[in-house]
Amino acid sequence: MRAILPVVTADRALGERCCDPGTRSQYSSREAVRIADDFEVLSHPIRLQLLDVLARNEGRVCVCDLEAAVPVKQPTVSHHLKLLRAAGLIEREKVGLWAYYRVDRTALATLRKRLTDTLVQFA
Amino acid sequence: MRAILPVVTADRALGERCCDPGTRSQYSSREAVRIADDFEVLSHPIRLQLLDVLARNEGRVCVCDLEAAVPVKQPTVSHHLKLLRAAGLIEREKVGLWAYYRVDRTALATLRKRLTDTLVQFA
DNA sequence: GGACTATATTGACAACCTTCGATATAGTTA
DNA sequence: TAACTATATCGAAGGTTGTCAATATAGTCC
Repeated sequence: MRAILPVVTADRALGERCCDPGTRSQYSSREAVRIADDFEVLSHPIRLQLLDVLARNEGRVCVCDLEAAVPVKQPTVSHHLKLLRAAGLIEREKVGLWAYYRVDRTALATLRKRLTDTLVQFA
Repeated sequence: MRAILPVVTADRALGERCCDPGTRSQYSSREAVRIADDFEVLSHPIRLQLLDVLARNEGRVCVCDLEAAVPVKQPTVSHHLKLLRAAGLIEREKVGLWAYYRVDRTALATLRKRLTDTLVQFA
């Protein structure tokens, strides 16, 4: 009972060029990088913990509070805060020697919408 | 007109320990890593483009199609497909010499819900 | 069988990211 | 003024990630 006839060879013969030109992404490389950056900033556990602490403490969270909340040293906390700030997700208010951070809830809502819209298209 | 009285020193004096123990993250390090991993897999432009192509071509997308859709070489395409598959976002069906990939829309919807829920808590 | 093809894996290299000690900056207190 | 404090920045070390040429694997065709 050996199969002599072509097995289920997927409607296409060997060597036959198979690539539809229609099979391109709707995203340009530039757009794809932009969306990837959105996800990137959220893809680190320390940054997620920092955002979480800021989100559940309206205003008034200083760096020493944040430092106590995550398992890395102060320069690393400052580094991640800088990235979050560069992404526009948090804001800083300096008072004397202290720096108080807060989430920008509007920016976060906008980001959430962008990411959700992206994922909706995939599923 | 020099200010002699304490400037707006933010209700706390220098050297006074400022960290509320109440200011902890609701996420354990382990949970934070898990959520970060969710974002991580989506944080690369090539992977986003691959997902996009797969999402708009129901089933039947072979690697050579995908290779034509993104600006990297075949081994790199295989590499990213492997990561997407490890994350459970896509599936592979092998037919003879070809490999056909498709998105797992259920998995993507689940991921979207997890990520959205996370972001809702922040904003 | 032998020549050929599609995809996966390996291994090397470069680029990037994370972390921290040390230091700089700038404000406070006395 | 000098001693002290909170945060930011610098620079180096180590780790991870992305990429590709080369090769391996496994299937097809004649």
